[in-house]
Amino acid sequence: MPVTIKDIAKRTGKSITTVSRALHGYNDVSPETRELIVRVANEMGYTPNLLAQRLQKQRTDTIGFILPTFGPRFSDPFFSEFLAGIGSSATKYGFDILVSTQPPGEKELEAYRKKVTGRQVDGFVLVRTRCHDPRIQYLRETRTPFVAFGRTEGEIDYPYVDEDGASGMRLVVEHLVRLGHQRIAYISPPLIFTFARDRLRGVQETLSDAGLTLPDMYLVYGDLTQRSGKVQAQALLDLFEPPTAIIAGNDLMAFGVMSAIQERGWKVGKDIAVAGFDDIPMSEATHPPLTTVHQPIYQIGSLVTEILIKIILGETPEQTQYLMKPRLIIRQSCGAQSDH
Amino acid sequence: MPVTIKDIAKRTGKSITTVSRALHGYNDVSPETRELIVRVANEMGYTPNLLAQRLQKQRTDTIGFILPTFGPRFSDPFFSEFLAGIGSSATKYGFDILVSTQPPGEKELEAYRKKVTGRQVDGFVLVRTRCHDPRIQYLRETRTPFVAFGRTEGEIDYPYVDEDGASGMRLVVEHLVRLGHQRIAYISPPLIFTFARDRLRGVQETLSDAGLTLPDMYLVYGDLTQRSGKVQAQALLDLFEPPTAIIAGNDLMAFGVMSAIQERGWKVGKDIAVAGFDDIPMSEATHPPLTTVHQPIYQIGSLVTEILIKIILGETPEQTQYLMKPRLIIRQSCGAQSDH
DNA sequence: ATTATAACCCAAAACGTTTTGGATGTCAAT
DNA sequence: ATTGACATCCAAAACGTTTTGGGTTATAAT
Repeated sequence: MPVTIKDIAKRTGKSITTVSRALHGYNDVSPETRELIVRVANEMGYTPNLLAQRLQKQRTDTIGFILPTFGPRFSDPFFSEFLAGIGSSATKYGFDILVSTQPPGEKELEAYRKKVTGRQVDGFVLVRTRCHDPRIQYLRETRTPFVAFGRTEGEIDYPYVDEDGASGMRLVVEHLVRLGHQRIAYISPPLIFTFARDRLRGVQETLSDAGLTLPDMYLVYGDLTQRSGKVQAQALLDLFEPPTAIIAGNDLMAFGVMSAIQERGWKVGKDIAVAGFDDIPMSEATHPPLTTVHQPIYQIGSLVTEILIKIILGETPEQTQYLMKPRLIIRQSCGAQSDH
Repeated sequence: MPVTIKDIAKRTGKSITTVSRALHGYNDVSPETRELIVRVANEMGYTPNLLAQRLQKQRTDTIGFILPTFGPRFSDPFFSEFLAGIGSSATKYGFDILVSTQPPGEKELEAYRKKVTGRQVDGFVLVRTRCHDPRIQYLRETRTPFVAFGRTEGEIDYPYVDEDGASGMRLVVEHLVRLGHQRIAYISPPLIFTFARDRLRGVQETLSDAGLTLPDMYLVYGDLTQRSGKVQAQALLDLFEPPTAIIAGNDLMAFGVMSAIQERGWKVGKDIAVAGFDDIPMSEATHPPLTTVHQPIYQIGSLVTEILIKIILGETPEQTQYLMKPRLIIRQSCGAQSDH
């Protein structure tokens, strides 16, 4: 039912070749013919069938993004913002985004493989990289273009954008130490994620530079959700000698920490300092506002996508590995400023 | 470079017709031939070229979802969860999701149009419906399958899933009235959204049933973000006669309300009651936990998608309009239970 | 010995594009 | 009158599938 190039050819009395060439601005079409064809195409409301176009061109102008969902109640503000960033670059270059959801595990690679060999996408944006990431290995082997948000361990060379989590944590810890804290606890995200190792390393190194340590009982693990931050914080507060400051590996868990503290009737920032990591928009509107490390997720999403598209288009981006320098955002949750 | 059906034909000495039919389980292929073809296909790592398949079948097995992004710092936990819901149904039926981002406005319809006439998607999932929604009008006119999360005003008949926001607010207001509140304020989302009108209506009607009113000074407007909830709450608290309870049109704004209250050193739930709407996962881990109306976003995303796919496949779903009955989740923010 | 039936196979068309490799006609220069 | 250059056009192949409408062979029934 929709109008094809063939319909235009019939209507104008020209060949389909000429129609195609006229519409694409080739110069072997006379001005009058071109004018006629363009007019008729508009009249008939022609839009090219992208499937056919892509089959012929052997390019899809689509980038893939597979959401690593963990369970049904999946709601990380991170992804909304990241996706918006991907979208902005994609739209700019006329690319589409093919999204699917897939929990890590057995079938994960299969999902990538199907999109690659089914020629549904020209490349992938990867997120939440893991220390030994099978996806990266697979995509490298098959020479599928991809750019990752995050690094892996080892010497593999591939395009990525990452924030320097170790330096970020250094800023946080130094700030807390400066405020006089000696007993600092850390709630780490699962160590399969590279960013979790970086951040943990940052915490440990900075503490030891300051002549302090991170004893085992002050190192606990959460799963990035607010709820797990709350649970872990409760355990920390139950200790015989509870910490005076708690750092969470991400903002969401930091929120949980704050509510655990408040439930006991203590004051965040005064009785116990709290800090997070990510600076999601919500962090400035909590009570008290959260001290955290800023991570420009939207910009990173946008940058990652831009690099990917350049690689797909065969341009060589001037730089393919970015390590962002983090910025500490001091708010009231660590007690540096007067708390209300 | 990737292996096609033609390669398999050459290798097995069969025709491409036979290869295709063997792989699709037609019964005019001998068992031995089929076994041979399947084996060779596996050996060579064949996966069909979906572009070609779709061009031929005139179906894309893809549903479209256009994120209505407002500005760069876009981070609504709603969408992560909704997208996960879409994903679960899509995967179940072997459908893909084509996502793009587009702020409402001039070019919005164009984005939909391009995907429809470019035959990139078989249908759309719509979200954040507005009272007079040009998207719905367009999709109806072009007979493009779609299912919406949310209703519009007027008598237009189309498939949707929605939660009964008016009843939801009735539950909230009744609960607050029962607790003795007389001065109740409401922070409404922008009234271009149908759900905002429903919720406002629910608040007003229930108040008037209880012999109360919602005076103009107690009705303010926010843009769904936590920050705007905070700003609006501050204004309400500055009133000569501030409300004793504040209802926010969504949870995110309710969080902002709570931190505005806490910044003044008041106690949420004791000095002022707060309630939200949505029951996003974070709501149970705030301090105090938020009283709110549950909205099963993941399930709604999944249901909407399932209906859409059935329509696309030509099956007639037994029901195409769902109005969910809301459920009130009572937590400490409204003071019903003892606050810590 | 013919015919009918069943089992198995395949050539060719189709989906809607783009690109290749000419074909045709005109005009100017020789 | 021939040649060359240029402008304008188009048929056919190609991208990788599925489907249509047969064809061939072997076996069973007459």
